[in-house]
Amino acid sequence: MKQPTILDVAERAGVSKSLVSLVMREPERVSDASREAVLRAAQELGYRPNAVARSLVQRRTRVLGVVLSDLHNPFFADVADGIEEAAVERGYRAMLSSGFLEPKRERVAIETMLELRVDGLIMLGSMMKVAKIERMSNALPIALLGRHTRSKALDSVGVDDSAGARKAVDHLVSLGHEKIVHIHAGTAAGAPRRRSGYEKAMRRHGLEPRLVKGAYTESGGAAAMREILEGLDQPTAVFAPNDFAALGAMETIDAAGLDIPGDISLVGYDDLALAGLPRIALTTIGQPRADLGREAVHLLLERLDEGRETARHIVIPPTLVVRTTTAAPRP
Amino acid sequence: MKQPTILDVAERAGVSKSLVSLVMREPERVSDASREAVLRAAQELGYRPNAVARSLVQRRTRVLGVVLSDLHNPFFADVADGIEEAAVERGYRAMLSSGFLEPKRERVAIETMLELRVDGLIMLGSMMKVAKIERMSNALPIALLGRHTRSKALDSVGVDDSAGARKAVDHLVSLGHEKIVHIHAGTAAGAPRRRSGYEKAMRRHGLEPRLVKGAYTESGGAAAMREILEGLDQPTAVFAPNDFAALGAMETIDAAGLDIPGDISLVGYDDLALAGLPRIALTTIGQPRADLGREAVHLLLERLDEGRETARHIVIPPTLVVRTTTAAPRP
DNA sequence: GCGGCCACTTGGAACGTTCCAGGTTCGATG
DNA sequence: CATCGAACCTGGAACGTTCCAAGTGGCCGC
Repeated sequence: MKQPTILDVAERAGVSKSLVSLVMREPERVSDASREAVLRAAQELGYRPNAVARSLVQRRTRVLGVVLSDLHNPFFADVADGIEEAAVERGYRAMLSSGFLEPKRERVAIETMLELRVDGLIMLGSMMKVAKIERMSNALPIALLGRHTRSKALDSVGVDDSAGARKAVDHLVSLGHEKIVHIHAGTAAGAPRRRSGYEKAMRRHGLEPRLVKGAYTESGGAAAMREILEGLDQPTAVFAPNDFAALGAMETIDAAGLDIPGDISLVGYDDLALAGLPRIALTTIGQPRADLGREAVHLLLERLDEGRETARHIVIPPTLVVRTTTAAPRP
Repeated sequence: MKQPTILDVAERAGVSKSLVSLVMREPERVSDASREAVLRAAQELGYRPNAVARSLVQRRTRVLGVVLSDLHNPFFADVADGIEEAAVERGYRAMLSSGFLEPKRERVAIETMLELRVDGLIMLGSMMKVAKIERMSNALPIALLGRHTRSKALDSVGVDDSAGARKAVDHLVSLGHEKIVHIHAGTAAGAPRRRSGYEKAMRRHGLEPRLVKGAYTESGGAAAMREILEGLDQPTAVFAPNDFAALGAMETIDAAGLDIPGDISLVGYDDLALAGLPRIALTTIGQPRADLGREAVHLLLERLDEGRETARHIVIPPTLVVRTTTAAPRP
């Protein structure tokens, strides 16, 4: 049951522990005979280096912590995938911690990561105040993902939500829409930029922005859509703050007996996998999700392995994905 | 930049390192005066216990490793959530590692977990041979999730796929269906049991099982459905091996201009979130996913904290979720 | 006023590595 | 044939904790 240590291997191979250590790390620097003896002994004993002890003396764990609010959100899952992939590629591991409805649980999760001495931290969809995060960043490098900041201490990688909203509006306008409502998600992550991008794009086209308050959820989108349908001046197109909200809106429109895109065109945001299902086929704004994760890892490693000291902020442009929920308005 | 250690705190508080350690672990055993002095010093220095050092001396990390094949699969995401929740509740942390298309990457991930000396391992959707897994289990307790085994060394928690299939068949038969085809997913995890459960249930109703080979994917379901529609004796109901396959079948049926459930009733398996979307509304077999995760954690902790030595295998019964893709067949 | 007990505190060993300064061996070199 | 350097190897210190045996006082009871 007890796992063999480097000393057991050294004894069996008839060499010093230091040599065993060297074989494990830089085998080419050891003579053939010793290397083979050590390797054989290790094999026979089932020796496995103890990363805990190694971390203690090296004072680095080669683990990157990732705290994210919700694994169910496929957006985060994709990003997490990119993170994991990039980390492994560079000789690091990713440790995920998820599921924060309340900020308190998030704080605990972060604290735990810090106690475990992860080498860097990626925060995904966090609502925590930037100042608070900055305070932690003297202990380790932190990258904010999917969130914008001008922080001098924190790195960030985000998508240009404003540009995404513009692409949605441009698409609808090019189809001939003029009455375009935006369901906005208040102050949720990214929502203000999507909203202001929408407003700016509308004005640029000489159109009047029309806003309805909703949320990033199916039910939030459904409720907002109900409000829109109860209004007087019916729009010909709706731009939802994300795909979930668009889905909710879609249900409400269906339930009202209206046709998409015949009566109302609908645009989402995020390009979740389900947006591509034939029965949904939602026109939406796509984001290179795995790339976001990879970029975040690279930002961290630039600090860790290359010694960068100043903050970097990366912005990735989103793309328009046209499916069948948008068409020219009825004449 | 350098983090303070227990010695820094001890010096500042004017006590020994042992006392600081004690305050961190069992504050009630220390005099009020000392406790406060230590706590204040720790606070002022921003001291945070080093879990790496602690793990080394205690020879346990209080980390549970979770290797899963795919985070995108919402099933795994739900299970992972249950795992994380149960772990935190019991003073452990979960470390996720995901994304294995190839067995090789899975092996590396597991090896990494072992080097990090996680206290227990949960394997989710792994295709690795049981004998191989058993060989690792003398190093640490392992729980297999979503997979059945009679192993004497490994714990497992799974759903009763056979019973799930039976519920699907019973439901369809009670609606009046007799020509019920099952798309089976070959030897993929759980698939053989779903298939044999289907076969047994059919025979019990005096009906002839009818099988078509498919897969656990959308495209696999779509292809199988095409094969079914090209056949001579059209069924009135189709039981897919999972929701993704059902979705694929649904697309094929839609494309053929047939109505669900008018022409064909359709039952999925898994009850993914998307099965509940109004536009999909798939009748399916639901599994208490988060519970699966929680159970796996409990199994591990029974060994870790309560000293259980013999294997336990838990089977959780699934439930039928009726939506709108099933109805009585046309007379 | 002394023994004993209790509450509290302490120093050193241990955990399993890596790192580093220095040691050994051996063949080549002048 | 002494010296040198290269190639290879070694022992001890360090990493930051926990654990444990043992120490220190103060107070109580007789």
